[in-house]
Amino acid sequence: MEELFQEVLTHFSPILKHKHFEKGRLLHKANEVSIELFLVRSGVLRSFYYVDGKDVTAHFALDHGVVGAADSIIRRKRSRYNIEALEDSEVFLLNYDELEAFLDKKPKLERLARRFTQLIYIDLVERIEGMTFLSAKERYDHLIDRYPDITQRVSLGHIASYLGITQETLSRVRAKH
Amino acid sequence: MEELFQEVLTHFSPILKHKHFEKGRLLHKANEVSIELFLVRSGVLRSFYYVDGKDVTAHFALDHGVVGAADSIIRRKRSRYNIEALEDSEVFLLNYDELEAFLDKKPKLERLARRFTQLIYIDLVERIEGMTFLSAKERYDHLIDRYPDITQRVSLGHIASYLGITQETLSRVRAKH
DNA sequence: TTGATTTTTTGATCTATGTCAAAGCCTTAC
DNA sequence: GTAAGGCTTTGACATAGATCAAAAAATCAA
Repeated sequence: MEELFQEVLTHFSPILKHKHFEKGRLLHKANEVSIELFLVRSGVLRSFYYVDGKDVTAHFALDHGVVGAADSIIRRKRSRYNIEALEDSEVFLLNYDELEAFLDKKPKLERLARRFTQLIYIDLVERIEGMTFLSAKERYDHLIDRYPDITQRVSLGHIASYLGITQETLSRVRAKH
Repeated sequence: MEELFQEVLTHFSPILKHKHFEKGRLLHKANEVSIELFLVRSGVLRSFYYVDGKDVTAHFALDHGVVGAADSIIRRKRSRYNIEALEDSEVFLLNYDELEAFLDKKPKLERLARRFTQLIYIDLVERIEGMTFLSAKERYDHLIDRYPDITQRVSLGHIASYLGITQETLSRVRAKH
């Protein structure tokens, strides 16, 4: 992922906007349209939505991760997701329309864009496997395998909702190392 | 999805191989490399893998759906998935290497390929949401929303494993319509 | 047809995890 | 440095869904 991330930064630099967001800052509000992709150079972002009042994390983007309002980008509709910074974060913004225009001019970059998309996709595939038929402990272990340092950087509650379990359960899982 | 599917068939016809598979036929075996994408014109395919002996459905592709050994295609490694036909199916095969070569020659088609990928992606996103924090009944309802006729065409056991619940539970959920 | 598989349903437990509640801990701000 | 608020842990209890087992239905094959 990392090399590819760097490649993307290099080749798409003409259309990237570099920004800094403070911890706690909301980069995108639910119910609005946004076709920005957020490429995280450092820090942590997360997307989340509400299921009858409960805050559920949809996705984390740690350093070299990516997050965006996928539903909005693809369907061009108001998004159900919010996106917020969990740490002070350095982020590159990539507007999807600009991306397409840029790719039209530089078709050589299509291959790179495709590979990047594939990685984002396989990440989701793995995530689904990590949720199906696994116990709370197994889900947690699976997450740690994929993102070893996430526990130091993201609160237990956010991780729990990402895994589809309650914070109490996650706390108990953790208790038995 | 459907229009886009037709568009793909039309524009990529030079590299598509048309095949017919009988019900029960294994199109891809786990532990082998395959970079074929299976575009289902009619019939049903499913991919599945084993979690300590238990057969778990990873994905269904009904008419106008797509399935492939995603891990193998993206990582070029032996796949954990099997792919089988659940009905006699008419399928178009698309080899990923050929696709890339073809796209190099016809960069105009990149946009179409990208849109197609996006739809496949958003499908997965919705699926994850349909599994996180939902009860067995809610998961089932969510599936029926997305694939109304799946129950007539796929066995209860396959659907249950796809939803991450046991067949007994799914049977009981169904009992109370 | 008819027996043999396979799939689905039903029943009786058992258990992991949810829920509710309260207490401890750790930050952050003044 | 202390108060305030947010996180995390712990406990008691409730419950959805797993597991095990067996019967009933449906599908298939000869």
